[in-house]
Amino acid sequence: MPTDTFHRLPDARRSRLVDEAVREFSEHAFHEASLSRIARSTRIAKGSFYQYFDDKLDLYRWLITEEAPRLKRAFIGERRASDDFWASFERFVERGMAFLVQHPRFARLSAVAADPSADPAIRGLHSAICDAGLAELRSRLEEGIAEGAIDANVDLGLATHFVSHVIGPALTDVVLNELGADLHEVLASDALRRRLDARRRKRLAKRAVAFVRGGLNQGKE
Amino acid sequence: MPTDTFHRLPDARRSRLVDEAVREFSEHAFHEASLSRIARSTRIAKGSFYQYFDDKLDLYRWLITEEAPRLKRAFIGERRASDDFWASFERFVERGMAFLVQHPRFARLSAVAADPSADPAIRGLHSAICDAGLAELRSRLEEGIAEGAIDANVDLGLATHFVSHVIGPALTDVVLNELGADLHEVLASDALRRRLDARRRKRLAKRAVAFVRGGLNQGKE
DNA sequence: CGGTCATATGACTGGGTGGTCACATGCCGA
DNA sequence: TCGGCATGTGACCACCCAGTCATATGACCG
Repeated sequence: MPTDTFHRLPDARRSRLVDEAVREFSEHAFHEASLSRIARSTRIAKGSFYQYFDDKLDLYRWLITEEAPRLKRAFIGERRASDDFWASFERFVERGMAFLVQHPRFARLSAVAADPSADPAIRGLHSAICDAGLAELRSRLEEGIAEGAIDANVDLGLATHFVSHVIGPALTDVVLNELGADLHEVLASDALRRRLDARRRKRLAKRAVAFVRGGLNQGKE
Repeated sequence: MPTDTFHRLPDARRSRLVDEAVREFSEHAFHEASLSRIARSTRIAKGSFYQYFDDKLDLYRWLITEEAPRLKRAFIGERRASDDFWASFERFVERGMAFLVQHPRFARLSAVAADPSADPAIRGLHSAICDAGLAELRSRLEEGIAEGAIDANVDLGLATHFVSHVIGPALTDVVLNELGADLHEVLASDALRRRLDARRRKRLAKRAVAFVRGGLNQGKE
């Protein structure tokens, strides 16, 4: 985790560092990513990084367990109670897509936990993040069951995995496909991203949610 | 692609090379994987690799575009015509899980195309493989529509992505979860994998297919 | 002014890599 | 037996990296 020195940094310097670190880790997997490159692009001496973080892993961990989730939570917002479950779920999914489009690098950071790694330290970190995400989704689905929106007989473990992949990576692929670009083009181009406006996002969210709703209730509604 | 020299190699030597290359590339992403390590573990001089392949990428390309698909196709088998669409799809999914359990390293190689990469050469390679896989699944779903098993009004583009993720990565996660292990433990342990017998695979395949069936037909059956 | 402390710096170390190449080995045909 | 050809080999090169550390800078305080 960052040192006090890091927190005391002038805003300009700190955010330059964060921006470039996010760029690096959103484009490269942990072991491919390079501190030297971040140092070059920020024009901050490599030695300085070790005044702010223990090592490369420490910086990475901070970004994907603290910084990215913080930004994402702030962006997505809370579920409003007293709301139809499926309508609210649809909004949730649409917000996720909006985050992907407006903060693609952070969205990518929120998603890297999905790919496995041979390094035990990285693996542990990633799987903890995945588990947390699954647990959150699971409790949301449990609410759906409690509200009668989801068939009470579903196998919740299976369901959570399926739903998570559909509204996560699958929908991301769909968005990229819709934009006619691959991930790195989207990371690089603002104009490209703006082409997925709220209307199109809502349409896609509606269909994705209809898919998982059909899958969960399998014609029993 | 491999040279003639490679094809002329004594079987023992060639398969030693293939085995260790598969191990390396199933455990590490392309840039993390190391020819030097493969050379050490096979006790084949590094120079020899360059008699068989142009470079590291050439070996990687051959493995994921030729060798892994060949093995997978042979393992999965063809769809028998004159078969109920959903029953056949279920069998298809079950075979995929069997492949995952019995050849986890090759299964992993068949799946690596999903993760993005900053390197354009790798990216092109991976996205070509993904597209081919999606096209195959899409045409299968088209058969389903033609046979009346799938609602003719589905958005085939969306549907293909969703189904592909559910029966692919999502189901893989479920299997790992079921085995109580992560990917690398499964790669390493035969005993672990045998715990997912045909009966459990069939049960999981049935549920996954029920999920996508419900998602595709959304209560219209 | 002098001194102390927080911070910035980049040359350096040790290690790993992909790829090359001059040379060694050994088979096969004349 | 000899010569040529396919093949095997590992030391070597240029490169990049994570992480260290002696030194420099400069702010603040007595």
